[in-house]
Amino acid sequence: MASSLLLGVRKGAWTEEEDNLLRKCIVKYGEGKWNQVPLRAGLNRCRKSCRLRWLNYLTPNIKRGDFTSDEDDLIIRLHKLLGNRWSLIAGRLPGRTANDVKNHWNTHLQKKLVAQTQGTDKARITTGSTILIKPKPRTFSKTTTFLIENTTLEPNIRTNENSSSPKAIDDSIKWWNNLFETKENGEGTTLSDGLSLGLLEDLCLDQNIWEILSSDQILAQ
DNA sequence: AAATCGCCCAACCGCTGCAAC
DNA sequence: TGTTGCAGCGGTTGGGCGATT
Repeated sequence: MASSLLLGVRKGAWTEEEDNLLRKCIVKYGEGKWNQVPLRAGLNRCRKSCRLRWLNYLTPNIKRGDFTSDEDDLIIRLHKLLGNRWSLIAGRLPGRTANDVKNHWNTHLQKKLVAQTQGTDKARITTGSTILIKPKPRTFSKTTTFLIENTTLEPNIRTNENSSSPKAIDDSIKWWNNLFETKENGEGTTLSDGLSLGLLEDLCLDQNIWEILSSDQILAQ
């Protein structure tokens, strides 16, 4: 912080020249090592600013323009499942950034939902409270029994040699297993924590969110 | 034409988790 | 085991810009 003040790190809108410098730097050195980027690129910006600028604006394949109704629908359903996990939601929307999704939600979708709730469909919408599914582990240990024994786990899960205690890891893994595990009981099929499979299917409707949620990328985040 | 208002989005800030030492 | 630094995330802010008065 003090060094930033002393160096007079630039803030505010990025110029085209700065964008070009950052772009060249990433092309040359690749993403990552953000603390080195300002120096490498010759930019008088903090590493956070560089990272954000790249992720939200300069990354190739970023989709510009209005969100489609399909994208809106997917965001709404994922938000109902995941809550404000913008990076996870954005991960399911090719070309959209977490910031885009967050802004779009705050400026459009939230109002849309409020309007819907105040409409004739109010009773149906308000009968169920939001169920948030909060993914627990971000990393897994290579040495856990789960990874050793469960060879069918998707290959690109981030592994981590020195993660927390085996018990904590196992708890996290159980959490994921339970989430995707269905149970038969007298009242029908349910998911863990009393989450009804029927309700989840209702949330997903024609969008195959179930497949999306259980795919490797969401586990790898 | 000028002033005001409201919306939208880019950028910043603060916090958390993880890894290295 | 505690400390430090880095990366990433979500919440919030501020400025640009179009619409309205």
